[in-house]
Amino acid sequence: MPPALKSPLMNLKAQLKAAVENAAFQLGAPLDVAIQETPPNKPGDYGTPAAFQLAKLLGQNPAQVAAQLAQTVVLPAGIARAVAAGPFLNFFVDAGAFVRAVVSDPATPEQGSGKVVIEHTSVNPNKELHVGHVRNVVLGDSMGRIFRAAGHEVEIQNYIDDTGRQAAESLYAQAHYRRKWDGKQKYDHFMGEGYVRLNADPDKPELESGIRAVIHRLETGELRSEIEQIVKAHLETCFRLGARYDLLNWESDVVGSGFLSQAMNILENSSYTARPLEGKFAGALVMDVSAFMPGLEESKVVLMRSDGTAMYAAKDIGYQFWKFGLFEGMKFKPFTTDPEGRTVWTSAPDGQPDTERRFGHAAEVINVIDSRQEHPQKIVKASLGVAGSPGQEERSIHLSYAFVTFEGQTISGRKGIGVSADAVIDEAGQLVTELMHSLKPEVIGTSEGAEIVRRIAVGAIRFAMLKAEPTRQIDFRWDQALALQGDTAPYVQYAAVRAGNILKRAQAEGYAVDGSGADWGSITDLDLNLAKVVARFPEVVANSVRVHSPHVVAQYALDLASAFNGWYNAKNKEGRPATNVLASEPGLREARLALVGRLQRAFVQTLGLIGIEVPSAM
RNA sequence: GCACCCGUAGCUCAGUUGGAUAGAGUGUUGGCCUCCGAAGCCAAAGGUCAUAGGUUCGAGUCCUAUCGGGUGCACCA
Repeated sequence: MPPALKSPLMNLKAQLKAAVENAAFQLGAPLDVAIQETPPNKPGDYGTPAAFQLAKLLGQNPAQVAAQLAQTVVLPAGIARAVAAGPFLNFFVDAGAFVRAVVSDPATPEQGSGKVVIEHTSVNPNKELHVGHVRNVVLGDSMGRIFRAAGHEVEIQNYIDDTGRQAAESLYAQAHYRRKWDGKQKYDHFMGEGYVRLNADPDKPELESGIRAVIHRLETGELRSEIEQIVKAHLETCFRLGARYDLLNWESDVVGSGFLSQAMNILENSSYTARPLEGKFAGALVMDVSAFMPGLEESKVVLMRSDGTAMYAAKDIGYQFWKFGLFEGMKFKPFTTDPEGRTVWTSAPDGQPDTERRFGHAAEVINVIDSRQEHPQKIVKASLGVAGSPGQEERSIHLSYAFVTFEGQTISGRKGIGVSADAVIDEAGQLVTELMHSLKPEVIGTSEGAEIVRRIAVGAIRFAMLKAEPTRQIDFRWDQALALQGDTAPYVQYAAVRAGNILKRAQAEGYAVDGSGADWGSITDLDLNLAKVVARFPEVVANSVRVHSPHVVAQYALDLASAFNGWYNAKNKEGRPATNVLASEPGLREARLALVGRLQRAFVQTLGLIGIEVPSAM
């Protein structure tokens, strides 16, 4: 028995597929057939090009085969009739039954299994986040929400490079220039100013020994609380963007927990690694990745230098191995709480061992890192193959995105080129507030108004960063990033608010919005077409998971909103509103109210997948 | 030089495992608040899907080459 979790709508397509395959088998050829929505202006609701394949196998004319299929196919419940449209075989659904099914269907995606660890953000703790980081944060956060919705256990990790040069330079600059924090400026911005000043300082080369001393002190952990203060400021920004985390992993802890040496032990047992006694790699530990990464000029990668120190890639490999549960040994403790009061954990030398195996142990690992790190990420992935774990190599995913430029320039933290994430969020809030002054002045200044502004502003930013494929290069421009009309989150939010308003008015009038009293037989094609868009939801989630990209969901949100707006404004031949819900005949009115309620839930659900909330009013 | 990503309307982008007449937004022009809110809707105009071959009944989608843009190719992090 197919599980109840599975959507009845997914079942409809699956049943059509089975029915057509059955009919094809009877006509003499087993096939794998595709079921798709028919284009507008074509007869039917769903259709299949199966007759093309079948005709080829049978040596007949596709149009004739389609006609034979239409005769032969046994229609599943909910399908009114089948017709041959030239070489295509199309199906008409029973409109009333279909809309009713959509309305009562929670549209639960198929339940995935296996824990997914997603690493994102991982911003150097030396300076505030800029717009490029925002893309990373919202990509990773949205991916987490989507996998969770698809039934996976999800753990969001944020890697803190606390022993790196960037962090050291910021700390050094603060001391060197005797900068005093006034307690009011956001701390990461304050530290970033010192960093930029240091890198513009002509005397910097002479300060090298001092910086190296700070790096050393970072490695011993004695400056950890300084870094924690910056990390907390970073989290503030990320929380504003709606991102949430389960665990912070510190580089010093990855090394301190012995992951590096354990990973190297595993790799050294492989025939792909060697310690050459002579040649240019004499004394180093090298890994031959040519079997996993064809086409390289230099197939050997140095993991441990001949002086015994680790290359960065080696630390990354150790961390990745741990994510997959190849070894244990890290200690954890609570770090802070997120806006909902949930604990964000951190690795820590003075933490508790993870006896419950609550962190790591992933079935799949997704690293959200910009495309410039493709090469090192491939090495990390290949190392799992070297370690003899081809399955984990396969499920080691680099979610690669093109870095964001700022008005055509490469963003540079060092040179201070770019815009901070905080500034973008503030500016978006300003813009939304201005618009609200003219459209909704009564809520300005109230706590509800502030929440409305926040949801719209954050929605607009997140959506702008998500709607295109991650591989697209984005040049940040204020007018595009903060647009409130067109292909934007506010457009979708507006549709959702509208749907909500219809429901409120209906309830005030005393009408049922749960489908009771509905006359499903009076449903029109306009209503059916709207319901068909809602019905796509499970496939959208599945597709997003498959391609590892939230843009699929963002595009679907636009489809939902434009379908709803088009339906809302539809006119009949006389130019009068064709779908006015409250003015519809009793029976049809209740059916449409149930449909509007379903749309409202679809908006909340879909936007929720990409971390965008529906405001109470707009 | 080698590898990877991108090339679709003036601009920014979608385009399901290859299927029906390539779709949105934006900008331009023109319409729609006596009708559940106009951050909305409708219409017009705008395309050699970079170019040339190939595979296929069928290619924006797959393969090859070329051109253009981006990125990466350290005993750096």
